[in-house]
Amino acid sequence: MTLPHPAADQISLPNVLAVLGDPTRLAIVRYLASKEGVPLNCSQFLDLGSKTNLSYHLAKLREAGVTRTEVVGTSRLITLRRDDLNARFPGLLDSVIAAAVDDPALPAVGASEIEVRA
Amino acid sequence: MTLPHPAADQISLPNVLAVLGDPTRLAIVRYLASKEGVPLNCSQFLDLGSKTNLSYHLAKLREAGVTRTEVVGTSRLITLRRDDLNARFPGLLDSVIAAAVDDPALPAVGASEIEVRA
DNA sequence: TCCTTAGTTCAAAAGTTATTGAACAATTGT
DNA sequence: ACAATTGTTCAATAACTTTTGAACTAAGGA
Repeated sequence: MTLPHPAADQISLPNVLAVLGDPTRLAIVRYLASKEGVPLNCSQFLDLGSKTNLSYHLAKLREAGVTRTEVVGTSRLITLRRDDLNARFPGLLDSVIAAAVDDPALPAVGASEIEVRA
Repeated sequence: MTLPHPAADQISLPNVLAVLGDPTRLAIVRYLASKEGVPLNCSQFLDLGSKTNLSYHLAKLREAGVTRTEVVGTSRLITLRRDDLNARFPGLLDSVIAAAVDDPALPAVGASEIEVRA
């Protein structure tokens, strides 16, 4: 079973920008970039919203072509579509991620750990 | 008389992305980039929408910090805030513009000229 | 089999954005 | 002073997006 993804050449620039123009989704992308290579499932992002709400945002990212979602058992493993995005919009994802990393206003994944450690 | 603009360090990444994630506004930015140096007033963009609608979109671009609007007589001269955007989000504007230039789905400024010439 | 874990779907509500037309304001040219 | 040009504001509406909770599906482990 596989979920629908747009082909690389179907990825729309305004759509990608609109999808990234939401703080929750930008935080998801920033976290994916920081854990690149590690397979992440949806529950990793529960700091950013409810299960239902994340399902919605993750679907938006997938449908826009920003992420790839692989079904593995009951999990969905989510990765950035770095290569496809880079081929279609060179430099865009990198500059967005670099700017997002420096953005203190974005919600953080793992924010609760700070309290736990304290 | 001057219009309100955000300070460079007040420009928000998600807001910039959201504002650029609209085909009309992306077309405005692409045209501004193609005519950099030339002062453009609002009527240059009438191909993209009604006067009222453009006033709305141009205000969004200004309020997000993407453009600067200078009041000169009854005109508003609009320019890209290239330096401020580049300082805050290095490479972002360039990659967006480069991708927008190649996007055939964006509405074009001056599309009517094609008909006129034909 | 039964329970848990992981995530989706649906419908409703709330909030936001885009588009329109009519009325307005300010400047410029005659 | 008058008219034309440029663009804004306002209120209404239409269209979309986000968020929520309850109900659901599907896989995995006890």
